[in-house]
Amino acid sequence: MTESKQRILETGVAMFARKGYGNAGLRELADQAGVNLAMVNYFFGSKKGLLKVILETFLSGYHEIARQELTAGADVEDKVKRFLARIIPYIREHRDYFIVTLTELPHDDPDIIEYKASWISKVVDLVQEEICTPLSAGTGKEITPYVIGPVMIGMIAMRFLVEPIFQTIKPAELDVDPYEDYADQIAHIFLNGIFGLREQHSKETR
Amino acid sequence: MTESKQRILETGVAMFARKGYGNAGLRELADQAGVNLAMVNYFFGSKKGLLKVILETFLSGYHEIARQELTAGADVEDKVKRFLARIIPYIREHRDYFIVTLTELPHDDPDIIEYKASWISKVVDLVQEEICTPLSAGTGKEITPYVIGPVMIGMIAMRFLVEPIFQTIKPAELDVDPYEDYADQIAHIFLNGIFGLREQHSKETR
DNA sequence: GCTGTTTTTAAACGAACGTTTAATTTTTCT
DNA sequence: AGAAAAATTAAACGTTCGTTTAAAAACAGC
Repeated sequence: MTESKQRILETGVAMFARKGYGNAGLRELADQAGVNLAMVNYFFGSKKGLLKVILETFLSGYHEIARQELTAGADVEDKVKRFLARIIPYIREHRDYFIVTLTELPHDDPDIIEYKASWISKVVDLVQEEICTPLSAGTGKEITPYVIGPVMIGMIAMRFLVEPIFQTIKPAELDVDPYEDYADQIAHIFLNGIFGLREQHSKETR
Repeated sequence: MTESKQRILETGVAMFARKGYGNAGLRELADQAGVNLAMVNYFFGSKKGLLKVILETFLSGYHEIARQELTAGADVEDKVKRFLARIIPYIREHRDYFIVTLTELPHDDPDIIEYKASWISKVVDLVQEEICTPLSAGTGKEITPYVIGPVMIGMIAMRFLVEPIFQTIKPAELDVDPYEDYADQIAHIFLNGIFGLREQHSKETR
């Protein structure tokens, strides 16, 4: 990938995340990326084409991690822990990609819907197969991927959405890396709940 | 509130939720609301003014519920259950308000930041006081509102963000009201985790 | 029924938008 | 070095944007 194309992509994802896709203008984008205005359409076809690349980049990476970690092994708890341990750093490292994907999720642009739907459909199948089915077999409780999927990603994700605001209201406290054991905390709440904290030691040694 | 103003607000929140704030045009909005273009600026001052009303409407209602349910009583588990039981219907009934608020959360428009920050700051204080502190006292584990807050709202919320896509990939299955016992499921996962399902009966009788 | 206020209208404003074109520069390969 | 391909440029395209204005209509209280 050309250096210019790369810079457009990086600047674009940053700008879309910060201002929203609709409010980001291509001229400001091009200026900030240090390229000519026409290069965006030259490399990505259209502004929407650039958005598609961003969505596909994040969603394909997300799905790949889910595929790798959820299909290996048999123990559901291990699967979930491994998935969370990898997906949280992934989101951190692709934070702007993630924010753009998430904030564009509910917007029903016809050209974009299929991109989101196809990937999400795959992840839903994975969660059904690798989490819901074995979990239901173990507990007798029915739980659908349509509940558990959003719950899982929501727990992880919301933090990154709100963080820009957290930084304005409590800048000092968040200076220290707040993600040190974030994956562990999330995993534990997801697996055992906030009251599971009470039984953490007994659980960890079983 | 004038009927026209009300219609602008309703149409606006629906359109912002569906297309995104930046991609929604005031002419299409006015047409769809059946009012003259100039009425938007007449009643709300500007397009951004309309957005502010939407954000403030949702966030103030959200905070009010948190205030009511989290400050009453002493038992943390009861507080959380009551809060979830009220906040999930609230979000359902104000789905578009919620989607607009959430998708605009990370966008750092200077005129908007303060609106979000002030309300979120209040909720953070509530969660700290009413959940984190007593929880930490009971378990010895430190957990900050900056972790637990987004986790909580994230669990509930993501469902509503993804649902438009869910409907495109699995329309039939979601026709039945999927929120029948959604609050209960969320509450249970939050409190006891997905594996807490195994111990549900013993927990409920303690 | 007149008066003052609120609401509604049509029209226009300049600015910014995404996109396209055609010419030019730079790079690539033989 | 020369030809072909890729990258870059400046300029202009028509459209849509949010906002403003000034006049007209609808409504209010007395």
